[in-house]
Amino acid sequence: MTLDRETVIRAALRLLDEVGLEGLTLRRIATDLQVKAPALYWHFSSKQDLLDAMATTVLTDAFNADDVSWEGQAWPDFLRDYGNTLRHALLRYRDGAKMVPGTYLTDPSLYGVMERALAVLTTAGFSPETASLALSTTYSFTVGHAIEEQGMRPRPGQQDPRYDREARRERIDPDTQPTVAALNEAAPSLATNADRAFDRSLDLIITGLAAELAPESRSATPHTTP
Amino acid sequence: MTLDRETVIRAALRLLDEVGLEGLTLRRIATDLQVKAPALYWHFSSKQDLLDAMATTVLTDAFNADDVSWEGQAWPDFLRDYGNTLRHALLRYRDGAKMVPGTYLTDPSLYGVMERALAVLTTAGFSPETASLALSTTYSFTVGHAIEEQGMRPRPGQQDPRYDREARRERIDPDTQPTVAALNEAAPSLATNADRAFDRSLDLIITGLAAELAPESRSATPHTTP
DNA sequence: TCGTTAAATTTAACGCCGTTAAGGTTGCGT
DNA sequence: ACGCAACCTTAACGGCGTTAAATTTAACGA
Repeated sequence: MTLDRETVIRAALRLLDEVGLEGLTLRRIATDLQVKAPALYWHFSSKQDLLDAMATTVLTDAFNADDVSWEGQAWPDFLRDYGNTLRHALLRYRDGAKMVPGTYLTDPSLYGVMERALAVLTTAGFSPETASLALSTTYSFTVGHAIEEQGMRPRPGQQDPRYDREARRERIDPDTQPTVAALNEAAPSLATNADRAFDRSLDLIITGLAAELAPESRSATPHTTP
Repeated sequence: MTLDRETVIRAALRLLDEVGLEGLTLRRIATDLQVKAPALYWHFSSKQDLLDAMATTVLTDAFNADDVSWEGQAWPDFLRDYGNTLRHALLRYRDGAKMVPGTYLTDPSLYGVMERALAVLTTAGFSPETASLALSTTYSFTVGHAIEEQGMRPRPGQQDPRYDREARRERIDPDTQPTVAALNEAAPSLATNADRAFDRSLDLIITGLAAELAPESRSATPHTTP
């Protein structure tokens, strides 16, 4: 049987999960496919081209799944969905969060996703500019959060020992950094409960957007505009 | 003259700016220092060790500068300062935003920075947990935003041609993606004004936090709590 | 069915990479 | 002046992405 892009991408993603981004070499991918490394150059112009395709696949898999139906949702629920879908896509493969940004996403279906997402928000009353701001804020935050998450927990199961509570305790001086130390000792710390921390952060963004939608309730907002 | 860690770090950062993260090799750094590559292993246990030290230096340079005095500020102004300081630190060197996350930050002075930042927020009335949430939300968002920014504009001056307006226009179908197309054509697009987009996103987070501080004004918040 | 042609892959090699082992060189304390 | 630690070089290893050229495989009209 002959190779094609899709087959290579799937094998590369499977291997990424095994060995991480550092261990992902063209020679290993080729070996998995029972082929020699230069054969991959028939289907991809460079390793970066393959990485771009891998990242695109990770996102299209997540956002074109059947269970995403945003159209009927209230916009805050939609935005939570959007963030969670993206986050889980980035966390699905080892080093996924580091791989996706910095790649060049080509699949036009992702523009369709963006259009549908913008439509939900503009239908809810946001201007196109604010809707775009909402998506890009959520996107950037989610990417940053997922990178941080995978830095401490490369795979869902295990944890990098440099980030467990006891290791941190040795580097924190409780006299000069009492609040940091107390947070490190707090039982179900936000740092150890990434799901909850992500949800709360997303709610901050959503609440901020809600204030833009209802400009009469400016009492507690920090805007300096007249 | 004999080498030390600081000298190597500075040379490596200068070189990073020239050649980017991909072109940053131990041999080039060593050549710049008029030394052979294995000499670096006397001062650093590995390239990753050097990258960790570089990332730590980027952050300590920014957050230990003289002009950061948070203590007297109102908390929204402080949080804007915090985000902008971090963002400019990440953008100062080419690929800085990709380098910093995923490194292991060791300098204890960064815990001091965190303590002072937490103090500003707790003094303003936030719980330690919410203060921590505010910082980590701002941190993750800023990292994600800076990565995206540098993906399109590797150096402040130039721009990756794959992301300019005309190139984008060819990939967007204005019939099926009218909102995306319109945003791409809008004159001072948020996409082309990274400074303004960053400020507005940060204001979303700040507004969201303000709502947590004044829980009586729940009218416009999207929380689903009973 | 066969020959031709294009598609797909292999073989061989290039220059570069991070890293290690072993051996020099320098300079300071005694 | 000697020893010893600090610091650097030489030489080399295995592996990397990538290219050029030769080779095999598949497709298809005569």
